[in-house]
Amino acid sequence: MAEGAFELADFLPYRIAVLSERVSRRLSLIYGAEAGITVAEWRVLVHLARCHQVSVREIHDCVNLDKPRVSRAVTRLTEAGLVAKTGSATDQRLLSISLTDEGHALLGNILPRARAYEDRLMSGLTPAEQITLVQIMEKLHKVLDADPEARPRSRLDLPRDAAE
Amino acid sequence: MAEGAFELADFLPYRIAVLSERVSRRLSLIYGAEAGITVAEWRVLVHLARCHQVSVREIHDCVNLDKPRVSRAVTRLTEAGLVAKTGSATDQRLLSISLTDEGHALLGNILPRARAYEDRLMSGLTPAEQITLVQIMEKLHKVLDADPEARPRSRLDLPRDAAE
DNA sequence: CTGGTATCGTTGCAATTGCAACAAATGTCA
DNA sequence: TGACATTTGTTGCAATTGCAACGATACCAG
Repeated sequence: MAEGAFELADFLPYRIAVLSERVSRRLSLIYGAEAGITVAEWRVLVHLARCHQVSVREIHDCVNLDKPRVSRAVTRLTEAGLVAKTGSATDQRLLSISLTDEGHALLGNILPRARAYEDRLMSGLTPAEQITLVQIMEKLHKVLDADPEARPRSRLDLPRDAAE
Repeated sequence: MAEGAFELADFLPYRIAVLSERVSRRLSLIYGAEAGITVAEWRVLVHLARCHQVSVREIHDCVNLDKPRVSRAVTRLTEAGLVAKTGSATDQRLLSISLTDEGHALLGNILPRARAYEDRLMSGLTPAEQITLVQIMEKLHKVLDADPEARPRSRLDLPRDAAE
């Protein structure tokens, strides 16, 4: 009897994908309409706001984007004047990427709205549920961490707060 | 003090996206390696296993894929012999799409492994957490349902079991 | 030094995506 | 019936993606 009973809509990976797409798409209206920013560019900008001087490689394994995507995002952001690329003094291979004043200004405009959107999402949950959700997602990650076939997590996506 | 404190890794939409990508990518190893099946094709196949005779439009608003993607997925699946396209008798515009025996066979091969993978994921959670996760995701959807800027949900992704 | 290896960022390329336009078929209303 | 709007599936096209290969720089062993 288990044969035909497969319900795509109940399949956990599908459920997560659908929710993720929906949330992402809605969020992209915020930073996309504002300044033609893509997801990759958004992530790069946000990361730069935190780690002021970083290389492509740094960004690459911090924000879940492959190297070419970071490289092209940085190129576009540079052309748009939001980011500055400087060759590292000590290592000619590395780039030193940082936000320009314009980049900071743009981010200062977008970040509050992104936060507000997150709050709006969170407002549908009780504080306890908010915590539970994060814990559960972390547990799912743990399963993937134990799976050699799964792609490893980015460093920054590992849990940091918890006492180990 | 709230200014520089934006942590991408703690940002809920990002968290969901990262988890989703990781799960999807791992899952695609199952149906991808088996038969060069893409996500779109996977969803179409699974949907056909349930709704035996459907049109492109039907699939489109059931499995969260836009029309062109469904159309091309069906084309590829037809070329691969996994799916049959027949013009509807009553309405010349509609297609009647269904699984071939080959399609059934392939799915019979893949579905158990997809299920097993879902079980593996779920095994990281207690039964209570499994239920809670679904409930929380549903609540997040509800927030998006109330947001006119968000893309509406597919029909089949609406909750069905719950007493309203 | 010098040859081999690893790392960094970029580029090529084939495939996929998203959106809009499209032809064909149907429905509607005078 | 006939003009007009709607619906269905497909196609065009520009842009993005993922992966592998590449030149360039740095490291390292002998």
